[in-house]
Amino acid sequence: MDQSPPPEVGLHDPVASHLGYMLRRASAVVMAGLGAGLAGIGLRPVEGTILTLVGANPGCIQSDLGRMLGIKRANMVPLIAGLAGKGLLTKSPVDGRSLALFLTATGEAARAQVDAIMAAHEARFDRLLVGQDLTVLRNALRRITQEGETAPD
Amino acid sequence: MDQSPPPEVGLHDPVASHLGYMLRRASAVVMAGLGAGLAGIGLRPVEGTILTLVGANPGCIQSDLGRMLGIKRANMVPLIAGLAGKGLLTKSPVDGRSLALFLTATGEAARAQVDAIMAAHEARFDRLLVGQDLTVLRNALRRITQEGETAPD
DNA sequence: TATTGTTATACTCTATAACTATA
DNA sequence: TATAGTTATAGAGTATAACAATA
Repeated sequence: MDQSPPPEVGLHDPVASHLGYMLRRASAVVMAGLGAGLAGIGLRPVEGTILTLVGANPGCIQSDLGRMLGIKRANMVPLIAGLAGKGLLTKSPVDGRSLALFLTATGEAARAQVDAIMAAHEARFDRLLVGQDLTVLRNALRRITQEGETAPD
Repeated sequence: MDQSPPPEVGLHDPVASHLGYMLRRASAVVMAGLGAGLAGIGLRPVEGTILTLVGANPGCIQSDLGRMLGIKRANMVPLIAGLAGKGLLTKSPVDGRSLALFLTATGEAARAQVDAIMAAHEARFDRLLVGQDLTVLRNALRRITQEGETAPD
């Protein structure tokens, strides 16, 4: 990741302390870091997450994943098709309209790599934000998210 | 904003505690709330922010705004053109290649509304996250952002 | 009737490359 | 040579509408 210092413009920035923008930029930084890590195994963050979720919930269906991730049914289709096309997971019909998802052996190996990369990524923040701060941060984020959570579909 | 409870799927979610995803979802919630507030005056969050920044820095140029907001030069063009087209700001040449930005009277009125909406939005989080938590949250977000900040162009 | 998967489509955000004019 | 603004374009991400098959 680029470690260059932030550009200094010398202007007054009245929105720098706004929570919305602080969250948006921190989120972008963290997701960029995770994306850089996962790019090493040819996956995007959302794809790595799907592998992790299918690994933890073998036989789950597309719509359930979409609901968990806040991704709409229509947008799950190319994501799942892409992972299936790479041979990382398989779809097998369960009741005629739902498709159960399972990791292939290749997919399981990829999932293990994803977990290692994500764990290493989390460890960076364990070092950056000592104990109490990290707990307060997680609790605050949880409260914010729950305050406005919306059904994805 | 939709206040419906999060959908309950009953699956195991091993990424729910990952900082990256917590940040991404909290950010989406907050920005959606701000977007809903600003939609009442026909502006998106980024447009409201630009009005606020130009109001605080009369005569600033497009590139400076882009650097402050992490938006590339090329993507600033339609943003500024849109605000100018609405009669909210004007561009006036300063040295032949740079354009100084100023709010019009209409733009100043819009900026005042934006500030009120943003302040009300911030106040929601002051209530949700009492004193110490909010300070710790801001400091944590600042450290995360600074750790990975990148030049936008 | 509601749900699942799907297709098509569109809009926003972001990114790069290339060009002109200027400092 | 570096910077400011611009154009064109491409890739993500996300949104809705509509459809067929199934529960």
